[in-house]
Amino acid sequence: MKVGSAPKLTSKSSTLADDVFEQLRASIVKGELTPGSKINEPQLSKQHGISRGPLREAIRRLEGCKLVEIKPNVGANIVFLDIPQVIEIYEIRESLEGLASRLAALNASAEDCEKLRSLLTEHERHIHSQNGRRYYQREGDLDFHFQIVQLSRNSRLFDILCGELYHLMRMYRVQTANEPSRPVQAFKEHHQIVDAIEKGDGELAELLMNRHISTARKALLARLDGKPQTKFSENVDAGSSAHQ
Amino acid sequence: MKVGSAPKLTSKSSTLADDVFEQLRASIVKGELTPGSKINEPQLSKQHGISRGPLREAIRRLEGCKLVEIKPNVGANIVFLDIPQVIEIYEIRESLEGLASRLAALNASAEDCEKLRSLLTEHERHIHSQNGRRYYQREGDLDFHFQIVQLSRNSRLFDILCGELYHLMRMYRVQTANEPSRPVQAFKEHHQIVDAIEKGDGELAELLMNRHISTARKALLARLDGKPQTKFSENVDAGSSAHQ
DNA sequence: TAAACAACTATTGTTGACAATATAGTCATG
DNA sequence: CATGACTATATTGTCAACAATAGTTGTTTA
Repeated sequence: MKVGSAPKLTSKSSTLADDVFEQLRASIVKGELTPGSKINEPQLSKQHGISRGPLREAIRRLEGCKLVEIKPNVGANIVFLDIPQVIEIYEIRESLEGLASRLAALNASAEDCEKLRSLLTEHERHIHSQNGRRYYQREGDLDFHFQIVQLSRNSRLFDILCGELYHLMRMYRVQTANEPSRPVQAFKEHHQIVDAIEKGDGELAELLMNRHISTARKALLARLDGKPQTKFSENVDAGSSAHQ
Repeated sequence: MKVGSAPKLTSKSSTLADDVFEQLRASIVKGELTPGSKINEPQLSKQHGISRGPLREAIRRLEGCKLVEIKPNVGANIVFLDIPQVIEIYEIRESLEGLASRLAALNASAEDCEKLRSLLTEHERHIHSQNGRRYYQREGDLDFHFQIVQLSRNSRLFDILCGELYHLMRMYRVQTANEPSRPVQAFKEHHQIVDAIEKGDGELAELLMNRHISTARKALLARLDGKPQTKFSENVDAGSSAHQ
């Protein structure tokens, strides 16, 4: 299941600013717009065939998602995520997805759990095929988390996680060419979480999700401690990193 | 109070869009812009003495804070918070401020704790004076939580809570003319949380903060169950409600 | 050579006008 | 009387030009 992009097939009930916002968000997350680089309004507006007005509105929306940083009279830069910032995100995800799992356990119907299972089955197929590796680890993984958040039925929680933090996660993974490094273990943990949700055991689901994300956060922390952290030293290498 | 006139006498290191964004945010939180009402761009731009361009950028920022909702080709409406939505916010606050408290316990210096104490002392003075009642319960309370989040040293956590959720909380309290109803008990709980932070006991601080906020959430939930929830029935009455 | 100053260029900030869309009001019609 | 189509108006969406600011380049001077 695809998380980010809106279809837009029917055409124009939406506005230029909204359209270009989504295009830019996709470009940023994919890394087509280089992290740290400056946004040139005349150039971008020409590329997208629109004027600067709607473009600036789109940029303001990107600012709201924390995908760009705007300095008055200077311009907007694509955000650059270093490890400490990603750790901050993991800390927040740990709390919020724990909450989401607990709520999901209270809300999920039998069909919901069935959908989760089939998603995991799909993942299982991909996990052992080499060419599916990238898909599962990058997209499929966040899709699982996406589903859980949906089941929480807390729309604001959904906005924060799926509208903001997940895009940053994807962006970081592309930035660092990071394939999560423990897919098999993560896959097991996903199943355990669904087990807990299926039983309606919210506390257990929360605990398991906390651990699941915490593991990855700690791996990142270890990686940070291992290196002397000059401000921009750690994000280019494509070394191993934890899943989730 | 006059809404429209912009001061702008001293200088101009910021942009019109940013200035009017802050003014509008303040107006919304204070209730000067009625929840649910529509934003009229020509009118607002005239009131603030700017053109529609920067105004629209400001509105897009407000959208990012979830203070307005924009419908394409229709316009922006001031957001209207009903009880279920506020409960959603409480759920998130519970998780995130628990996290903040845990992190604060790890980071806080002696001076930091001293500042927290003096803030609470300040509150104690106000809590027993009738005219200070409003201040402590509305602003002072969130100030305490604000400080804790700062001590967490997680900048993104700070953004979510203080840049978004707290404004919504203030807005809701103004909307409902809600004075938190158990200031003395809440005051004690605040002290307990500082105790835990002072001892460096992150887990306890988290637990206490969770409970502290959970209490208010449950009170709100009870209020919701007590009434048959027609969609817009519950937000005008100024009845009792829990603190936090 | 290095530092400071000045002019220039490119980019951002802002505006008012125009086009497209939705809403309100009016009138005709069943 | 209600309902539906049509007109008129107001509001939103978009654009291109203008103003203001920052960054750059080149020159001058100690």
